[in-house]
Amino acid sequence: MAISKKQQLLDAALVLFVEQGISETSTASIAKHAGVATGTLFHHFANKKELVEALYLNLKEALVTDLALSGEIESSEQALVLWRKVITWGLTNPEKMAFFGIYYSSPWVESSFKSSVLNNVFSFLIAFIEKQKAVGAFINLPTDYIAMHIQQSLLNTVNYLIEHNLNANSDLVDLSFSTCLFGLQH
Amino acid sequence: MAISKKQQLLDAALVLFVEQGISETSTASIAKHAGVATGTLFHHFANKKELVEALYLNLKEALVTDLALSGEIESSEQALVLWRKVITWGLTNPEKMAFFGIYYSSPWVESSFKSSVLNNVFSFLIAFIEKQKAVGAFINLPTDYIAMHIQQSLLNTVNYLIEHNLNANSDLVDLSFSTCLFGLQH
Amino acid sequence: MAISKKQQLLDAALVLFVEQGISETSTASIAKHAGVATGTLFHHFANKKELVEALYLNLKEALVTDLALSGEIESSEQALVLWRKVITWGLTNPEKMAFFGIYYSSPWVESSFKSSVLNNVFSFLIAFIEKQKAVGAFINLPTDYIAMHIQQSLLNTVNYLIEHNLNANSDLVDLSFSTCLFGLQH
Amino acid sequence: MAISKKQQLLDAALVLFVEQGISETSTASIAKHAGVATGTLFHHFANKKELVEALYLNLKEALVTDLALSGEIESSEQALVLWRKVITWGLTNPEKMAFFGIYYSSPWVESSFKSSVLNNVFSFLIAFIEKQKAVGAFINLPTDYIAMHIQQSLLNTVNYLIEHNLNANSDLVDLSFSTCLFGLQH
DNA sequence: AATGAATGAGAATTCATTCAT
DNA sequence: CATGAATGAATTCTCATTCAT
Repeated sequence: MAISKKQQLLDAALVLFVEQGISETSTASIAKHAGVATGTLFHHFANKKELVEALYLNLKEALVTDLALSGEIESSEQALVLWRKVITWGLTNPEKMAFFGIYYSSPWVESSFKSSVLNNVFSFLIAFIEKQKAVGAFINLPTDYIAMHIQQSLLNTVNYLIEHNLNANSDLVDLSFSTCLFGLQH
Repeated sequence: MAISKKQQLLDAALVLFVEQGISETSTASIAKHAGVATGTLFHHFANKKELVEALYLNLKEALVTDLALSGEIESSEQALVLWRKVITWGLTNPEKMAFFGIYYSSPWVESSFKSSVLNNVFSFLIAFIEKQKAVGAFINLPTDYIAMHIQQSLLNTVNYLIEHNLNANSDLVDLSFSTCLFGLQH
Repeated sequence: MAISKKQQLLDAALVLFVEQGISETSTASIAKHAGVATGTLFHHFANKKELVEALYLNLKEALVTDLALSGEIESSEQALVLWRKVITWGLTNPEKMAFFGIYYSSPWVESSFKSSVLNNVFSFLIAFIEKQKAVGAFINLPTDYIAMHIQQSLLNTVNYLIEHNLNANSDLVDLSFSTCLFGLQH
Repeated sequence: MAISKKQQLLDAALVLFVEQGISETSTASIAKHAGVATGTLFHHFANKKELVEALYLNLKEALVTDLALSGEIESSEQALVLWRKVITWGLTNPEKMAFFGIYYSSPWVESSFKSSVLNNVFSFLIAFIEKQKAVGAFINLPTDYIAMHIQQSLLNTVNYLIEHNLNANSDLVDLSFSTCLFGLQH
């Protein structure tokens, strides 16, 4: 058994959640899709909500690992490199990317926790934003507003590329970066 | 009976959908909240999906009527006026605004229809974008990408203002406009 | 209005009952099919059960009128003539014929009334049977058993002809008569 | 647990279907009668229709097993023995017998499947009929018409016996056999 | 750990019937 | 007579969760 039943469940859940919605996906169908018994799901996760949360943490982990972030972002050039990296990741892992979107706007997250969802995923952004603001490169908008702005731009761009069957070499990748960043600069 | 039962149902649905999510809101609770019998809901709407769609159309209508759009947008100044108008409307009608967001990202909309949802609501944007692109004021991004960008910025801004208890006079209103638009300009 | 709304309702009910079953047919669909308002049905019939009963009486009446029975059946030749007449009527009015079958075996008839349902329709048979028994032409089976036997044979034959797209000239008509009657004779 | 919950459900369904009609019996009442939870019914049967079909197959199986049919029917004497056997079975299992009748004439069976319902139950008849026709003992009626005729005679006879509180020793048993068979002979 | 039968509360929807117009 | 909106109990079916094996 190379892949644990727990991971099989998370994998199945991801596919079904993105396909049908979280509330629209039954725990029974997840188990079936994962090839395990219904009871097994509740052996690994106390309830559906914890499965959803575990999946979120699982994917956040995956994103961070895959991006292999090393050190901070110091310049716009580095930011662009990261922008391309995130978009490439999104195109390689469309379901995972999509899940961040639906999880963020679902009633499965307490609204108090909501704002931190994406920030946690794209936490490396915060430091970059603060730095840019500190050196006066960014206009005077609240950091969390800016973070939201950047994240949505990333999500939008990936969704757009997927919907239009474009790949990471599309002009749109760098153009979207400009659109997002220039608006924030003085 | 000043207000029809059908409208009472739509009103109740709006409140509950935004509060709890669409899938999480039972038709029974909508009827109860509206002060009508459960059967009455299904007398006016064939099923829950049609109620959701009717609500969307209802709110789109309301937005257009309330904004009282007259003529086209010719300049950035007019665009700013409209930007403020939309945000004011969003702050005055937070549930209606929120519904557009959750409807757009819910499994209740066929994905084929999805892209047109927001475009339908903010249809006045398309003409403006095309014109700006025609005169070379906007960079060469697809119109629907730009529309998505602007819409999400509006939604984000309203959400941010609501969450932080800010009103339409906040500096953020005009700043968000700059952030959104400058990024699009050459 | 050549045809009364009451009759339109009975006509619609007949078609739908035979097509879908009595319990499976809603009063709303009957009204719709008849081109009248839902309330109108309950204006003419106290409830669904009374509509069903009225339909039965209506069709029984129609059968008797259409067969134009004059005098009693005195001989096997007359019986054969009548046999052909009933089958022709059944082929001309397949829904009406079918209704007798489904009404007879439906839970809409009190079981106490059940045995008399078909006997009422084919009442002319009873006298014939009694006479044949009196002259010793029929074997010693209870009259109501014989009546049931003959009725089921008629119903079966009509159903068979309809299902196999045969008409009243088929050999089967007279053969079925023989099969039914010879078995009853000494 | 000597008897499985699935069988308990089938048993309860049989009793209630025969008592009240199939459409008139709610799944909830079946579960209650069977002493199981409502959900249990749908754990074993995808929906009500499948329960009905499963019950039919279950009873067909029971009939065949109970009659312990060995070899083919070669003569009228053997046919009479079987006739008595079936009637005895019907009197011993009145609900099972009644179910065949109501199932056959219910909207729960697709009309395409309908003709095969009784033929499946009394399949041993077909071979007998064909043989009798082959040796010229039966008049030239279609086999399926004859099968229908015999089956209905059996059903009618059992129903008559039950309604009149008669047992398998009644003269009617053998008389009904004569009535049914002689009519079919040259 | 894993299974899958069993549970029962609750969901969407249907429907006969009523009644104000 | 006729209408059709309104009712609310009843129905079929779903589903997260439990538990004996």
